[in-house]
Amino acid sequence: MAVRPGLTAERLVRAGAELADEVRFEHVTVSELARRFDVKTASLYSHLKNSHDLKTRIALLALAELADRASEAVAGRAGRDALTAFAAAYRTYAVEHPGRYAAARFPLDPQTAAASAGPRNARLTRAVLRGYGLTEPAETHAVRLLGSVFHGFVSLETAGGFSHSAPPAEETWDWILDALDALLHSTPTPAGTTEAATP
Amino acid sequence: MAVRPGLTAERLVRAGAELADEVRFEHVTVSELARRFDVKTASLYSHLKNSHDLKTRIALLALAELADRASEAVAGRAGRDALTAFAAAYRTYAVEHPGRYAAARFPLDPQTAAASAGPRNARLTRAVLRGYGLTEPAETHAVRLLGSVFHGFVSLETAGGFSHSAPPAEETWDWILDALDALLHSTPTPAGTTEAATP
DNA sequence: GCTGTTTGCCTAATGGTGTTAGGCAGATGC
DNA sequence: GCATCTGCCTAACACCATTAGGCAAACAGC
Repeated sequence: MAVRPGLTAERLVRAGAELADEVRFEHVTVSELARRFDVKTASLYSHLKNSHDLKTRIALLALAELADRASEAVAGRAGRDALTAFAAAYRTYAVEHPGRYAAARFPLDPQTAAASAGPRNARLTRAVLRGYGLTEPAETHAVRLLGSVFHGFVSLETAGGFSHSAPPAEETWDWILDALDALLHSTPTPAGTTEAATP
Repeated sequence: MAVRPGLTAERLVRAGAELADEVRFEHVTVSELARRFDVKTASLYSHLKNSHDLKTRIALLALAELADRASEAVAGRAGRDALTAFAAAYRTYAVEHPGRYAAARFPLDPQTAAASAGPRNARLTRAVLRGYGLTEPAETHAVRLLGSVFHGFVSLETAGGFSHSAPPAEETWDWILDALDALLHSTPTPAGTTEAATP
């Protein structure tokens, strides 16, 4: 009959990512994807192992895109500049691509996670912190703090958590970045550490 | 045949919450719930409007439980004590009841959200901050910061984000609380505000 | 350009979940 | 003891995920 649609795993994953941005990642479905390519659902199984495989690949795509943006943001910047740019890249991506952002949180099995752009994102966070001259246990704590704050904020924001109350989310975001910058400069002593703070 | 199981919406919701803690909130299903009560799936529809209704009610239960725990934690405490206890209540709940915690993040329509324990949680956060004497735009920013950090951290932790790297999550948690306490004491000036910091 | 092989999309079938409509029997009220 | 009501059941339909096997388009070699 008609010419073959020419499906490939890559095209499917890209379309799946767009679909996620439109209908939320959790509503991405093999059937809907097939519908978009005007193809029967079963046909996708030549290119994808199953639904979980599709979601995993969308997650990998999102993680890579996020790392690309973050990498571009921090290039040539340091200290507060780098922090702000990194944070903006992160938040902008989540706002522009909520479905992909949700995908980036899809739980990956350890092997897949290790091969993903996840570690690259972690290294970028460390690079941002380099300018603050933290010593080792503290730097890891700070990496986790930044991850928590950014993810938490963006997650609450996209869930509409701030949309119906007084100061716009934007202002809080700036305030938080100020606060984090100040915090990182003051290099707090870890709790539960035996070293005396004021000998 | 046998005696009637005596289903009620409340029993179903409680069982649904337990189910969520076992199999993850997103895998809570009307069918599985029916199976647990040894009852046909269709029978649940006398007590629940639909699957979304079930999830909403589990979310409301979780929000209420969370507020109860938080409320107990902050009672009779102030300042750093209150902050630590509040944070611990939050994190403990998420670790002990991951499914319920995920449920508490289920998107509610505005009316339901307004009638939920969500606002009560927000008020409790404000109560914790009372001890730090923040002025108004800052207090709201701080409420959002705490929400972001706690949610972000717990969310990353339960996703296994910290489980395979060096310092235990516990230590980072304590470090973060130290940092937040210090931060709140230093009361940073909001960014983009026209008032001069040093006149 | 014909032929044989590969491969991509199809049909068909199965099982799971969500949901509605209507029936029958156990619990309840008098 | 009877009428009613309510709760759980059967039946049925739609949608999604997945597998098995078929057929024809694309392609390789001559």
